[in-house]
Amino acid sequence: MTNLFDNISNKNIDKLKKILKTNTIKYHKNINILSNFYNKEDFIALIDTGSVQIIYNDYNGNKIVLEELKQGEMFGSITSSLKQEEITCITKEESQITYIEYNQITNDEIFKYDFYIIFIKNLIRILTEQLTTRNSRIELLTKKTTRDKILTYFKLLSQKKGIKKFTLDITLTELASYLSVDRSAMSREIKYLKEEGFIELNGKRIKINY
Amino acid sequence: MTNLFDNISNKNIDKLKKILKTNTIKYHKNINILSNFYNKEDFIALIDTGSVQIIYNDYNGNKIVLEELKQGEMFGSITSSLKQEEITCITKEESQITYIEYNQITNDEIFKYDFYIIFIKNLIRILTEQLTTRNSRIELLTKKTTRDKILTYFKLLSQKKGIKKFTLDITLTELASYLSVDRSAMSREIKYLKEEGFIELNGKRIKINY
DNA sequence: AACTTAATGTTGCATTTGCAACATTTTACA
DNA sequence: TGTAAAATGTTGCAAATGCAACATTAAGTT
Repeated sequence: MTNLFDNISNKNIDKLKKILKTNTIKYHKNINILSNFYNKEDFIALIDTGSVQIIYNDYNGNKIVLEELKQGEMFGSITSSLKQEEITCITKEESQITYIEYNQITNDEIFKYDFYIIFIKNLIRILTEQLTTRNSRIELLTKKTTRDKILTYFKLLSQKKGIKKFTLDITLTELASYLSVDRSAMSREIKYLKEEGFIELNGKRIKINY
Repeated sequence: MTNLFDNISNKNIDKLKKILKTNTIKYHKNINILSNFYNKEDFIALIDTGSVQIIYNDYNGNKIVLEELKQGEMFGSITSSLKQEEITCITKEESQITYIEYNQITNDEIFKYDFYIIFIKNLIRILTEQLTTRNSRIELLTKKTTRDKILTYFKLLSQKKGIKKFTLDITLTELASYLSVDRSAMSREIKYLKEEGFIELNGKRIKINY
């Protein structure tokens, strides 16, 4: 996954941050970091350290995890509809976030520097990566049965990792939420898949046989 | 919705196209326009005239419409996973498409021109708009019941249009596919929603009462 | 206008699923 | 290390849904 400052020297990153008039804030764990950002300008948020969850709060109280973001990754009103009040961003651990106002990324001064084009290319690449992520979630969500969702999820993960035996990086509870299925119903389906020999699952270690 | 050449004069658009080494092709209706694009370089496709559907072909034969694109809009391997063989792009009518190789958008010559930054800003804006589109489809697909999907779809559309009485721009068959529900089950649910007074629907004219 | 094709409506039925309620296991952290 | 919290497993049951099969209506084409 691309980071916004990939292939830019530390010296130039500092310079870039100054030109972009960035704003860096540290947060404790489990803080709603954007409660005061509604109706503000478009922005980009960079996770310097820590991790953040972007959650959509349904009107019937469901919490849908839209994104799981780690150190080096970015999010913002330009990638999620963060201006909606139903969306909250929660730090999952102590985290440091750097904010960039979206309009600043095309300010006048910035064009003078040749690292600017690298920055822009990184930004575009991140956006396309996020589109790919969304596309594959849509692919999963359009599957009609829980069984199909699970099998496809594991297959995609296996293809990404290049092996049939690997470790899940989210909990089953989170997976159920990601696939938008009932956790207990998913648990039941996984039991059947084990019995039928499609998968072997112990804790977070999984092996797929298809 | 933003177009790639918004706010660039026709003269400069021509210049830009030359620098980007674009390639323009005309197609008849119902042509699979990308059958020969697999394993090629990343690219952007611009719809000069006509319209295109991007379809994901499931291994059980389901066709899932990923995108409906009209004149002026763009798509490409950087917004969809077009390199997968399961994805096909079909012209819905006579169409003219202009192709841009992705690497060309940062070629050396291009930086000399000041309309370049407008081009880049348009591209970024399009990508963020597409992310928003994907996000709202994910929001819909994560709803647990067909009823919730339908109600939310109509509500979002109503909010976008700013009125409670409007015309659907897709068929109900396409809507069922978009929401990934069985068409006849959706038809049944719409009947209930009518009976309960939530919606009024005649042909494509709809009025929502919630 | 006649005809073909696509879209829509309807319904019975088997299957899948969500929900609730609870037991058990694992993990986090004071 | 002990305890609270989170995650996982299990099951009965009602409700939702997909599927199939068909009738009807609308839209597109020559």
